Amino acid sequence: MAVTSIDVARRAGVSQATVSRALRDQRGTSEATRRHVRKVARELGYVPLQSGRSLSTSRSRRIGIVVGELTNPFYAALVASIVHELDARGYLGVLLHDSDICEPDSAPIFDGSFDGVLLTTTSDSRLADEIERRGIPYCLINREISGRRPVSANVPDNVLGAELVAELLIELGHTEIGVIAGPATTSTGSERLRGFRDALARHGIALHPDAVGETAFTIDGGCASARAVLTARPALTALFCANDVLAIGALEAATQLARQVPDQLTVVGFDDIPLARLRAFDLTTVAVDLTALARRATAHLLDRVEDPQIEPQRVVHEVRLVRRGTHAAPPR
Amino acid sequence: MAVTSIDVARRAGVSQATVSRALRDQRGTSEATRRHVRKVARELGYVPLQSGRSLSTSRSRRIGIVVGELTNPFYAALVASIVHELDARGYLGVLLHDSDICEPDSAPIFDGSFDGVLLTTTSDSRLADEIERRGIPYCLINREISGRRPVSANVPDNVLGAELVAELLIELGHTEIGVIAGPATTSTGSERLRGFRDALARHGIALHPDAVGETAFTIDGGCASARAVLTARPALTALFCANDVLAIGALEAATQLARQVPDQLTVVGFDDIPLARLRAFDLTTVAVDLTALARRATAHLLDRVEDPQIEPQRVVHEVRLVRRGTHAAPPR
DNA sequence: GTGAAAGCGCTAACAT
DNA sequence: ATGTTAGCGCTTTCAC
Repeated sequence: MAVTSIDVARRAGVSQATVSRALRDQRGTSEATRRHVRKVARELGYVPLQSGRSLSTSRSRRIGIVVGELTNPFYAALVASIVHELDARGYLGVLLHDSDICEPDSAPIFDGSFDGVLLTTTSDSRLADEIERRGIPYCLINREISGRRPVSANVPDNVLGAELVAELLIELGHTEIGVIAGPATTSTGSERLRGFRDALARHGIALHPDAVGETAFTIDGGCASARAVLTARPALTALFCANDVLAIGALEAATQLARQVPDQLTVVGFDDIPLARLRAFDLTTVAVDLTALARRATAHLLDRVEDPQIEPQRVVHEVRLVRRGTHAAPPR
Repeated sequence: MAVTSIDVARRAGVSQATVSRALRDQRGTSEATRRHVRKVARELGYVPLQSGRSLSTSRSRRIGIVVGELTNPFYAALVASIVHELDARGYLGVLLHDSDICEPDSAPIFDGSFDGVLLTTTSDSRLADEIERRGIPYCLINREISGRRPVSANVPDNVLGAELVAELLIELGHTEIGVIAGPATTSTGSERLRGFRDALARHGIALHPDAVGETAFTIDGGCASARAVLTARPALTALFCANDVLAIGALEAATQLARQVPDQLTVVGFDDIPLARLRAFDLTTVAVDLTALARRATAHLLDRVEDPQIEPQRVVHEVRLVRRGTHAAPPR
């Protein structure tokens, strides 16, 4: 059995309650006993049991982070950033893979393990509904869930980003344009497509149905979808991809189909993940400041955890176009 | 306040103990009450509180997974695989970023939150020592810690992998060879370097000190180190990188220095991460089956969790050379 | 098959 | 400033 606070108390010659107080630097303990108790606790290697603590306080100082695509570099980086922010405020970030929460019954989210939850990948609104219903503080990051009552969220300006890309392509003179979109069920998938389509429409350019692919946010998905689109519409000279992972897949497809980028094909992504700036890709893309996304969302969530009165807040983050090497004027 | 088992008991007209038993399908509860209790529990949205449960059982059905470099695609994939395996046996995988465990005092690893721990990134033996001392079941994955008493570990055959690369390079006719090694404190860093150096030595080829870089396992590190090595020893015709992330960095460096791969420079990696097979890299590398690594390690850890009598087990996994497009004979 | 009661280790309210 | 006590929600004897 592990060392308990009672063991420490006995050894230090004080009551168990004093141990508890002293180790948490509570006022109402003399400097002397505090030091003494600390010393004994260290000697014994005492670590307070989390379950005892949280059973008594109804708090865990842990935040659940729901991520689906951990192998997606964007989410990996986002998570790293979130974990860092949480740490700075004394919270532990716990990653929950999507699969962990399939069954709402046994979901660790609802068993009191977390003081709050950050939802990144989630497109399934059922989970968010359930979290809301149970009054667990939460905040959406990057993706959000189709409109209803105000909820806390931190998202990039998807529509603006898509517009920036549309304007770039038009400025370059492209008219035969395709899109590799993400799942329509995700806000990043649908909004980026919609913003792009609308912006093109304002310039009198229509997207042909066959020029629009929809796929999961994976490299393989992007590659397959780009191949399909480029095969169906060989005249396309530019491809807007709903994120960088898809764009990397599209670049792979272009290589496989022997289409030179950017001379024969322009490819633009979204997110500006670290891989994008590698010379191997040198991807023109829309930069999302995921550190800012993580920082804002985390701060807001913890504020709400510590004071439930605080109103939900939706923040839309600026984006900017990063011109690298995968765009050019269409071939004549 | 959340719904408790007492609420369910009252509503179902049974005792609290019966609720507890019924929901866990314990023998000693009639099929009828079991169904009834389940129904009421579902209606009320009851989820057993984890802290109550684990305070009472000293078990959490949670496994801590210590990872440092989550943004390293290899570890991201490894973690995804581990989480999957754990899930299959009814355990929850909880990711612990290295930073969470800096302070051994408050470390969540020691507060009873986990039934066991999987250590991936860790090169710091202090943590493993402490885990061992406290009798927490654990298993090392991919990396291990320099020799001492037998501990559970699942690692790739680093020495064999390095030999395969050495033989490939020699077979191609390279003699001016460099290495981008990982940190000497990691087994993947040191063993791959040692195995490679020894294999070359057996063929009468020595590694010049300036031809060996040592760096953190990041793309930027690999790039910077490769630049340094290639600048110090311009005659080098081949570079063995201790993992694929470093190799991707080396390819970046080659591009920056305008060295054609593979015609002017051969680059070989280790791990065979998904990115490696992209045409943008088309990296020749040593394949490690991380799914097997994850599966074996997870199974063994859980066996030990459920039966502490089981002996620690060290498993060395096969590796194989994957010949892609970044190797060639040296230029004449 | 089910209920009553003890106890897991902690924090917090109440005494002193 | 410190000790005493109750209680958090669960599992698990032990009676019946």
